[in-house]
Amino acid sequence: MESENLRGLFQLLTRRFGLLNKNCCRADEIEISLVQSHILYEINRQHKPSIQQIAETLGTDITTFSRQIQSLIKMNLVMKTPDEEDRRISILSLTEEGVKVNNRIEQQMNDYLNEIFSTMNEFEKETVVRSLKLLNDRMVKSSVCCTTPWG
Amino acid sequence: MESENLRGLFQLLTRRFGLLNKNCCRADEIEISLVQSHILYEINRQHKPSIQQIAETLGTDITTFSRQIQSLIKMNLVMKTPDEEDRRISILSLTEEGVKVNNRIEQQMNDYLNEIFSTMNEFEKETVVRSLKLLNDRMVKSSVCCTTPWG
DNA sequence: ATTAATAATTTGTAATTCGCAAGTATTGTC
DNA sequence: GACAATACTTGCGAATTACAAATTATTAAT
Repeated sequence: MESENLRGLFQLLTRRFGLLNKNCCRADEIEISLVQSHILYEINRQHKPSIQQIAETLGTDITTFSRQIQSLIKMNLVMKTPDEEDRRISILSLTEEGVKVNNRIEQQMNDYLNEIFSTMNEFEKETVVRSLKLLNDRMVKSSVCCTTPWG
Repeated sequence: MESENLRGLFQLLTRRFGLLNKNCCRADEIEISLVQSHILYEINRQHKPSIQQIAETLGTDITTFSRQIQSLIKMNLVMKTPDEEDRRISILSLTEEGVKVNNRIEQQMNDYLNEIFSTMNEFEKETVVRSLKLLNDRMVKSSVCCTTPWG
């Protein structure tokens, strides 16, 4: 059991996940970077997130992130609204266009994933999805390596 | 079954895998970049690989890759040997130091992974590992999105 | 054998990304 | 009200990246 080459398995999976993600941003009429797709995803997922929150979630330097947001605003995908209670804080949200792009990526990604899962029977698919969820859950809880303050 | 948010699951896992990888390159006395660790891994894995082979495996532009190799040679982690039969080709290999670094990353990574898996019982662990292998296998075969000519 | 076409790799150049240090604006504390 | 802390932005230099063109080596055509 200990002789499994876990590192190799993860190394390859990481690469494939990366490619999967990358391809999904460059399909149809969408032309955004991998990082930008992660930002859209997180802004959409979190509740009235600040710049700092998303930056920490994604583990990127806040100065870099500040500029990334500026780009996305220029592209009309993201909006910045000053917080009512603390005007140092900028609340991030997706524009109508941003929501559209995010949805299209989601669609594209789910298509790919379903295509991959279509080669499995229902039982295998369920097992794999449950396994991924379990793994994800334990990686969060481990907190030793692969998570950030905001999850 | 169709209502699962597969994209979200994969988005998060991709990020965590990335962080896991990243942390493993910046631990102990090791100080190499994420890309560099993938290069070392692949050079070690493949049989007498050429520059082009590894570049394609990793999906990076060959000119970029050429420079990455130059750095690794300067760092004394990688060696370039002209192919006997076709002297246009440079065969890549790890130096003694390169092997050491690669092993240390592997060790570090396996430690992290074992720590994560230690929160599961033997059955869960086996199921998860088997699931990941299956998924990896199907991603390769799908060839629609997440693989490169050389695997 | 000479020339042309192809292939593997490198270099020129320019754009983008990134992060530290320092700055501005706002809020909280004493 | 002075001073520190917080949220964010800007200045700047370093690192990363990719396209185009050059370089070197091989193969094919004549």
